[in-house]
Amino acid sequence: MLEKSDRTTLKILADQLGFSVSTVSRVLNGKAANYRISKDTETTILSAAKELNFVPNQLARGLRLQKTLTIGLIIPDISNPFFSSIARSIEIEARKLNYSIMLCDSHESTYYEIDGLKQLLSRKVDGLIISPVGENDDHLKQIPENGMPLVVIDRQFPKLNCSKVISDNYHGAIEAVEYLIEHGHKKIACIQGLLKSSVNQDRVRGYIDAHKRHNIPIDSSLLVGNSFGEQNGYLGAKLLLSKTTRPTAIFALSNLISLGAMRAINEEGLKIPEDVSLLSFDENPYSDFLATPLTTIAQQNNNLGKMAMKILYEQICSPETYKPIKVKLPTKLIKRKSVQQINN
Amino acid sequence: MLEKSDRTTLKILADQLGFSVSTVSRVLNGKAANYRISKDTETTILSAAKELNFVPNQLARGLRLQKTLTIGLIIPDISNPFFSSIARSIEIEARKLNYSIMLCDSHESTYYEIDGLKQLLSRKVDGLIISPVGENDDHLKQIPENGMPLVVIDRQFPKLNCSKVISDNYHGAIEAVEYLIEHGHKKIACIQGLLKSSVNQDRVRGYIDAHKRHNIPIDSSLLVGNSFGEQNGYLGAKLLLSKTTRPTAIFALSNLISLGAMRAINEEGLKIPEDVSLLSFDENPYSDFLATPLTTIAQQNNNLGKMAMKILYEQICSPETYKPIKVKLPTKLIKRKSVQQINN
DNA sequence: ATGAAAGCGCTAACAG
DNA sequence: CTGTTAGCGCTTTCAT
Repeated sequence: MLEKSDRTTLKILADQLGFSVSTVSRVLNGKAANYRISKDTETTILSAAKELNFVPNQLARGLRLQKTLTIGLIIPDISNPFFSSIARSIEIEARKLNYSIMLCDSHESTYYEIDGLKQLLSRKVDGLIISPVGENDDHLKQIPENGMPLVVIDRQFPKLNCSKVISDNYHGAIEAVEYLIEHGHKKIACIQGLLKSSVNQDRVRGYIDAHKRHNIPIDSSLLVGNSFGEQNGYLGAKLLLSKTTRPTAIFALSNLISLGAMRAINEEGLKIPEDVSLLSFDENPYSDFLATPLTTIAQQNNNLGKMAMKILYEQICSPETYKPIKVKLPTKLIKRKSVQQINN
Repeated sequence: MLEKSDRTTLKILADQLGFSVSTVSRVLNGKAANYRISKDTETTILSAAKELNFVPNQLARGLRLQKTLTIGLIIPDISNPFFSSIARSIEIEARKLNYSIMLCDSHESTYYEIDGLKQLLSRKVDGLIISPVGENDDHLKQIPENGMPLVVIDRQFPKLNCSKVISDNYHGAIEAVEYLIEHGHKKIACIQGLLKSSVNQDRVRGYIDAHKRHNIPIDSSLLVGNSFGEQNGYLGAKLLLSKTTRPTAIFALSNLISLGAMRAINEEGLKIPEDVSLLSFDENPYSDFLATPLTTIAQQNNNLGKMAMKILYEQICSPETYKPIKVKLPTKLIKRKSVQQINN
């Protein structure tokens, strides 16, 4: 009769069955065949393990094997639907590959990003997917240098020597602003996100180049803001709308920014698109149902996450031969009702 | 001169400095005083550790100490803003307490929930916060039985012997439906979530009891649906709206359900609230900006997560004396424009 | 004030 | 076909 215990170990199993730990270990790892272990022994061990509800201790396993089947994920804000949908697709892909996820939220702060990174490293994750805050990559450089697989997602650094999965932010912004221009807009404001981030810089570059293409001068006072958050969207829009000559269109560089902008527009008693047109980066489940259905630049959130995990996995599997790659996923303009045709 | 290495261990440090691992360990754990280690030795070790960028291996530490400073989190859908905001508040609280988080998404499936649970258990988390799918709790019972700290969040099981943090769904629903009744509604439909879940049952009970209180007969054909997802909201609303005599109001039991319902209502060319009133569980960042600003029952998402983590921590700290508790957080009716006063 | 050694649970090289 | 043993990196008891 087998004695039940809440924490069954290999040794307990082995002792109760009269086998050695190695034999039990081998069977439980499906290596019975390799070691020509008798069918009898195998079934005995297998059924005992099941009966005693044996769960291998992954700490011990990880320590011994030098791999944990765990990957670390650091993102700026898990409550932002953009990131949470990415997190979800990573989780799904990771699980298929038998990996678990350690999650860190950096709260859009490099300080927390560094702290989280340290936690993950000390827990010996097999690889890292990071959507960096984007101010600074000093702390990230050591990761590939130490041979730790890393893929960066959404926000990147040109010089960082690792794989990258990002959206084609530049062309997304171009497409957005040209769409505005085609609709007769010339005074197009832009509410930016985090200034130093690649995402922001690429989008702003698109904003500027679209103007150039159409020989429309840039009014630098129409380029406001400095963070991807709601509050910044609100403040930016407030500022823009209080100008003596208001912009005819606002290009919001994130979902949260457009949310804040809508709050400001509402508060000013203005209507979209009659009083101001609004076009926003990031598609949302609710875009269709807004007071004015919102025209957006959609990113491929799910593919972003899925690709990142696939690439990371490849690197984990063959770390020595691996060469970093950069995947850039196209965006898509989704036309709804928030941009008005105007005549000059 | 110290030799740099990418994976510095205690032993490496000790060898290079000419101390024993025990001494180095003691200093690095702040126990220099207890062991009367000389100030000199202490500073030498501390600065060397810093210089070599020593990061303790938490696998080894966990194995030895039988605790990992890691908690497991299982939720049905991290991309749902309701859960992602909870996840965020848990993460914040956990980090304050020096804990890391292993995340599993159960995809609203008990199968994945069980699988995730197994992963987390094998990784020896110190405790578990689970928002169960809610169909079944057979697999959850073993958790408290084996002495593993557990707090269940949002969805609960009456007989499960662990702490619970939930919203007062019953009174939330009562308040919602009474609000509808006060506005003259008698044909109030309800699009349900997962039938077996406590959340759903409590809300439906509130829906029914509110009718009873006001002597309004229940029309069981107005109670439709069976999942918290968007698709179910869409289908449920489609069904309700195609009836020969339509309900005057729809009570949606989740944020995703109301999103689906709005899609159906749109599609049918109907207007909220002129053609149908809509009232939904769960507050959203965008509720204010919808075509018709949505009247909602808000839950305290952040406090839900924060409380769960605090309670879990207490249990982890004193497992033997700990008694499970149940925290029920009140909801709040947020009145906007999606409910119309009607006259009979 | 510091070191040696055992052991957490596991795998794998080596030995038969 | 199976067992013995060493060791992953750490903490802690016991010894000095």
